[in-house]
Amino acid sequence: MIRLTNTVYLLKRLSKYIKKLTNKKKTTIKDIANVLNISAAAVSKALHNDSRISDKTKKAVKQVAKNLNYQPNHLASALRKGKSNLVGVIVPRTNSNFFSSVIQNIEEVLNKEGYNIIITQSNESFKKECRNIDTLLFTQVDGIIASMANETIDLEYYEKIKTKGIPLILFDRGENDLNVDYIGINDYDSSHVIVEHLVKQGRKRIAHIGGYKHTRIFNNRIRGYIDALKKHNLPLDHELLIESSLTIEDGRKKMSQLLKLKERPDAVYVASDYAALGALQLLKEQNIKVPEDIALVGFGDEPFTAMVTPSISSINQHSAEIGKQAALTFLSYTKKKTIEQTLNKIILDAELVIRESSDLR
Amino acid sequence: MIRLTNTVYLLKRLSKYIKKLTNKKKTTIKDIANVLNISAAAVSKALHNDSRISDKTKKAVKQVAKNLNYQPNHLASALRKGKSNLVGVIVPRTNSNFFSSVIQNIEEVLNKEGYNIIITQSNESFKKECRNIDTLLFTQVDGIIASMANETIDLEYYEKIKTKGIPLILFDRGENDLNVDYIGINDYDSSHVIVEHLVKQGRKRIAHIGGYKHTRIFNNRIRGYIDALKKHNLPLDHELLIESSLTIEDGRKKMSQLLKLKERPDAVYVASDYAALGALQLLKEQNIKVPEDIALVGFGDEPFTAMVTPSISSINQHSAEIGKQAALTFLSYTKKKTIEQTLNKIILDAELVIRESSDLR
DNA sequence: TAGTTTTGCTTAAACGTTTAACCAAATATT
DNA sequence: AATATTTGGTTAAACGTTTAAGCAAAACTA
Repeated sequence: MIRLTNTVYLLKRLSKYIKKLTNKKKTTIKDIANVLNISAAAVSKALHNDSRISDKTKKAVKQVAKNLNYQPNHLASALRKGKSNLVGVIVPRTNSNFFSSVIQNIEEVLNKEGYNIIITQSNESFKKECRNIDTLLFTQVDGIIASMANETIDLEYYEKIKTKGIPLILFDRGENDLNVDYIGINDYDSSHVIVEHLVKQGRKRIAHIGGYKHTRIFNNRIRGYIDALKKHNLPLDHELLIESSLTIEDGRKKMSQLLKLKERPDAVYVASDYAALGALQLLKEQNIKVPEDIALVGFGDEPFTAMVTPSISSINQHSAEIGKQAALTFLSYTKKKTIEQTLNKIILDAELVIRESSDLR
Repeated sequence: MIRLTNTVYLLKRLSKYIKKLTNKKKTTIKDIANVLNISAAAVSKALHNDSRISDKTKKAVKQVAKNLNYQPNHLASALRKGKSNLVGVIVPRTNSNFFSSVIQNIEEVLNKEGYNIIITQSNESFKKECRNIDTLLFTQVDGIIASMANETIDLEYYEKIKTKGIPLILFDRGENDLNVDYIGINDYDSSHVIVEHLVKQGRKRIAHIGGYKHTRIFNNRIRGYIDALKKHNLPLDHELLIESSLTIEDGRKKMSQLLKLKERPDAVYVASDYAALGALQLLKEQNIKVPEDIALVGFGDEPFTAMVTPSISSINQHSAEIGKQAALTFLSYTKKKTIEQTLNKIILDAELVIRESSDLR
């Protein structure tokens, strides 16, 4: 047993090791153990501040670790502990302010707790989403936070996640049938807020370019729209309620469809900012004044809504809060030994940002 | 030794195991070995189509693997093989069409070869970038593909990657001093193309709102701007050459600075679409006609450049090709046993997309 | 038919950690 | 002084794969 206090001796052993290391790739716990003539186990414990290791040894271990530029082998500890400290994230695309903001906040919360995230994009494709799930499970992630692709109806792959015994947290695009945690905004209420705003602006024929009914959130927006009309004693005209894929192009197409009606709408509520932008482009091309002739409201508060002319009113979805809550929900499971998930919804109130496209005054 | 052809017997053993599995979490290679009464090593080889395993056994192994819903433990194989099949990606932000498109193409190429990617964002912060590098190294990635934050000047952390012996590939925002592979567009030439276009439009006083000189790509754009002016016999007016952080807000600020000059420019070339947008907003507010009074050209071909009014001319950066080349460059190293990197640049020709903001006719 | 090669596995070690179980020495308790 | 407890470790096994080395049996060769 060498005396740890003998600095000269220690330095000798150290430099000997450092020389060796130029050939070797990576410093391991064993290298540190050899330098100090203690066991690898002791080193591991020292690095984790185990109470059964003396302060003196801890200090020495940490010093040597630093000198040898020790980086723990994450794979080994993950294998041993049965957890990877990796969380998978699945989004339709990162190229959207909403999703990238959610991701950023998930990352922020999880990094603090020692977790890293693996981001994957489904590109709104069911097949890609399935591949992503397989990939993440293969990578042994400790949990998955996901927003489903528009296409997804078959839940088999998501069920697979559940059977693996790791927590699944959904946000924005979820599905009640999976019986897991969900974080999103109140889509139903948002529609009410929008319709109310448009009614206050004196609009009588309010159209809705909505998403596909089979996606829960879009269905909720549609229901909200219908109920809000009723509430304000406006008749529901089925010509004014259109389902769309909500891309820019489809926004144009559906808008032109609305313009062909004998009785045109005087306001259009679009369930996505992208489709709203397409609609706006078409209206401008046709020299229809916005908001004077037709008022326009989008959904999502993408930055470009404030950039275009006229700027587009939209719903702020609280992406930051959604990301935080999703991460915290995941973390809540890491403290438990058995994962028992049930349908558990966190619903945030969204807020309408009024801009030029719907503001007459 | 049981006869593998004895289906009845096999089924019995299988069902016995399946029952056990309801308690256990995951199927391992050992479980399969037990069912078939062969060694775990044989199972591993069978799954990898080793030539020394009979077709009969391979078939049986794969059948049982499927029945038991076997998923290989990636951590274990990564630990054993000393590689994680994970590639780290660092970008300033995912919330930009350029970066998200690059990422998508990196992913596509690498997934085909069995690699997954971990995406991290630096948010243009040097400190966050350093943390990201540590995180990725900790996760034992097999390589890193990165685009540097604007702030980054100190290369210590990037050097750290190199000393770990894993390949580092830079794109868009790179640094010659690191002596690694780089994929980007020809910034110098792009400036020439832009100036030439503006000269053809009859402009005489062309301003440049550029990025910080210490970032190589922005420096190249500035050099290209200066040389192109010379080439067209236009004087270089130092009042017309401004460095900027290139955000929307700073674009406004620097544009208003240009408007205060006694002799205003008749064209402005902005080194980023975001800053160009800010500049455009200010010009519209001041009722300055674009392109009649002042022509405007951006950089990056972000989708919003086509969305705003007037639409903004911009440089298409070939994000897809950059992503593919970056991934392929990484893959080229996986075949070699020793990583020896040198400064190796792949420079793509960028193309100018002419839109309303600079097109008089 | 003896010797060689090929086939088809098995055994055992290794990857770098963590952790349960153990143990000697030092310290505290009675 | 005898016994109990605490301190500061050590040993060895385990996590699930992969792979080098070995070895019988089968198949070929001369």
